[in-house]
Amino acid sequence: MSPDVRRRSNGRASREAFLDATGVLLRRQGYAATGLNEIVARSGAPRGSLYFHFPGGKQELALAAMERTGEQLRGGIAALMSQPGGAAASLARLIDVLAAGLEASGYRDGCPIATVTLEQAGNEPVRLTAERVFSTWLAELEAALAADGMEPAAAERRAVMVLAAIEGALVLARARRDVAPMHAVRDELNALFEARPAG
Amino acid sequence: MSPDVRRRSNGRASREAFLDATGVLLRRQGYAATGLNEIVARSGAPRGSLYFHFPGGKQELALAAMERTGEQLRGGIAALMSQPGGAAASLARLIDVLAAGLEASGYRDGCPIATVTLEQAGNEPVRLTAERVFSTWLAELEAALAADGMEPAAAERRAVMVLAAIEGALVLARARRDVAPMHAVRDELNALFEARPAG
Amino acid sequence: MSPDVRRRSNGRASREAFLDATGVLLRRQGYAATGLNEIVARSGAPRGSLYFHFPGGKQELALAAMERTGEQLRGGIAALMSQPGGAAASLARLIDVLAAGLEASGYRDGCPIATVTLEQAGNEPVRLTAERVFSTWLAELEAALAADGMEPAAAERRAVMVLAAIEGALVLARARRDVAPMHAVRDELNALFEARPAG
Amino acid sequence: MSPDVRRRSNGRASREAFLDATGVLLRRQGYAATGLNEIVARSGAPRGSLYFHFPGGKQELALAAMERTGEQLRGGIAALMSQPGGAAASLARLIDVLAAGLEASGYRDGCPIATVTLEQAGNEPVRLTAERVFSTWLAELEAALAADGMEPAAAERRAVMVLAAIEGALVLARARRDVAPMHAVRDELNALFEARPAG
DNA sequence: ACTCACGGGACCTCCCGTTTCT
DNA sequence: AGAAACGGGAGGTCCCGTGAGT
Repeated sequence: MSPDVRRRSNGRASREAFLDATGVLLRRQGYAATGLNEIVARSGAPRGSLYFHFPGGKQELALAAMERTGEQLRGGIAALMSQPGGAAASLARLIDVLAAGLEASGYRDGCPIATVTLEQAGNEPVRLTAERVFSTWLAELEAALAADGMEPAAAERRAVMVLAAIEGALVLARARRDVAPMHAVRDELNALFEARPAG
Repeated sequence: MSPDVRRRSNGRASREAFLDATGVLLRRQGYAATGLNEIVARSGAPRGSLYFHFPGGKQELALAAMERTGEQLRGGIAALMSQPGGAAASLARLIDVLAAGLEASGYRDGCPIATVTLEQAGNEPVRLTAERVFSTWLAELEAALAADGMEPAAAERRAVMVLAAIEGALVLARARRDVAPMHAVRDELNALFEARPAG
Repeated sequence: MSPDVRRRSNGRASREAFLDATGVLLRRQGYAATGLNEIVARSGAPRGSLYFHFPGGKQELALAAMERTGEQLRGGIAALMSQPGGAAASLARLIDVLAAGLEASGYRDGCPIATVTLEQAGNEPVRLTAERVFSTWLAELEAALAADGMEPAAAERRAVMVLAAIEGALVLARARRDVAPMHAVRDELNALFEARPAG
Repeated sequence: MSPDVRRRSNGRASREAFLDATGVLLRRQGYAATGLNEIVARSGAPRGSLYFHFPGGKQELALAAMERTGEQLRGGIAALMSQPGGAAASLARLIDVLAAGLEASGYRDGCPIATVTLEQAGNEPVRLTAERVFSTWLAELEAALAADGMEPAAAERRAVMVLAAIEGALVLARARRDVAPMHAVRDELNALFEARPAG
């Protein structure tokens, strides 16, 4: 009566394992430098399942992984920005968390989207996914700034500034293997918020 | 009567052609996504000469191209920042120039160093070259800020902030195929400079 | 009515085809002079399968082919030496068979191991495989001599002498495109056996 | 008035350096595995001179090096075989000298001709050179045996046997990284000479 | 006698995607 | 869902030989 017990119920597990492995590798090396073999090896899932779960191959896998990692990070941003103390303080905490993660990973885990964006700017599906993910992060930041009393237009501009500064700081920090750029950006953003407390 | 210009012996010319082609392709696609075939084809130089001029292969070529492109951009920064009107105005011009270049190239020509940095963060020679190039740009920005009357420590922090914001804006602009992030960053940096006119 | 023989799924067949082709080419040209293209072409098997069956690449292929050819030749030695008439007569037959094979192949098919041994003496895995194969041949010869009544120590020395003389004769025969050295060695070995009929 | 002193008189020296380097590398690795770059590097001579001295390229270089090394070894054989004590004793000395050389070189320096012969059996110029060199060695051995009182036909056969056994022993010794095969052949040849002291 | 640069063709390796069978 | 094998193409590297120009 029961379903065939010998049947591996790894359907879900394999899919997740592929996505996790892809997410990590895209974040560290980008798209072109990441091979399917590497993904399969790191995932531990059977090679034969890859094209069952992702018939679109490497690209479909990458899009799904970007979306997934993007959503996770969006959640993190939302959680950190909703803590009490005002947007400026929340932002400082966010930057510190990112810096800590970067350092802990040996300066390998920067932004999971930026690398792929730059390297695959000519690949429309990838680019569109990156655009979508970035916009969810911006929305989160805008919401926090609006909640702090900032006008919509100012909040939008400020959110872009904040995200850009963080992305750029991650680039510089990885190039230097040093979190100092993260701290510099944190402090300068603080100064900016003090100058115009609520645009 | 002038000597035959098209005559052989392109020793110098081939080398330059390789570097130019590599610079463009690294900027647009990064390291892993750029094949030597592509470089050779775009350069127009003979394939056989590649390993004569760059015995270290792809990596040596990439390092040299990064250094070269980095120096060119440093020159551009220096020229723009030394114009009269103060650092904030100069900066705005710089960002506008970068935005114009990005748009003109169909959003392909972003920062020539950032892509390779993110994708090859684990490749020490590449990373060190990126670090060096970034530091030359930072030095140029710092000098301009110091010339504007800012104290050394503040100038250093501000230079990092400026470069980070620009780098991040280039990422966002490429993802969105829209220069709006460049303008947002330009305006926000302006606000930051107004708040603290001279650290 | 028989099942479609030409139908796909040549898993086993491809593997064997690679090994056969490699065995022949190593025997005729050695390791360095044999390209994978040549092996693939001669095998008729699909190139893409090569690294599936032999992930270790050329070297793994060569080791397997050496082992295989070595084992085949060991079988031949065993069969010839076990025929009635005594070790000396068996040996003469063995040498004649080798000489006939050499001539029939246009002096291309000498010892399948010697070439690779000399040329790749610095390649430990190859060297160890050669050593192993040679020792299986020596064991076969020793056994035949012992069966003939020779004492172990004498049989071991004599087996080495016999194999060395044959290997050397194959070298000289290929250099001269003439089986005379094979015959000379056959006759001289006969004289040696007559001198010391049984250790 | 004096010839230009600044002019390098390396004409002769470069030629010799190329030949020496080629001789060593052919002996250790054979023809196909030896690159011109390697030869140039080891020789220390300027790369540009190679095709001046050897317009025929790699093959001409190899032929000349084989001839040269072959002649050197022929001289060594002649010297050793002409010492008093009879052919059998001289032969034992020759084998010991070869074994010592093999061991001293880390089992790299075997016969300088055999490797190339086996690997390039299809290359007529190379094969003919090998044949010629071998025949000079055989002539030397034959002369020594004739001087010992052996009849011409028997001496010819015996010389082939001796050279074959030595060549084969060098193959086995390199495969095993052990001079034992050399000693076995030395002792067995001794037994052969005792059996038929003077054909 | 030697240098620089070419020139193109291999080399071995490994890629990604598919097909067939279980 | 997964395993095995195919299939062809491209990856970066390095090779050997040639000439023009000292």
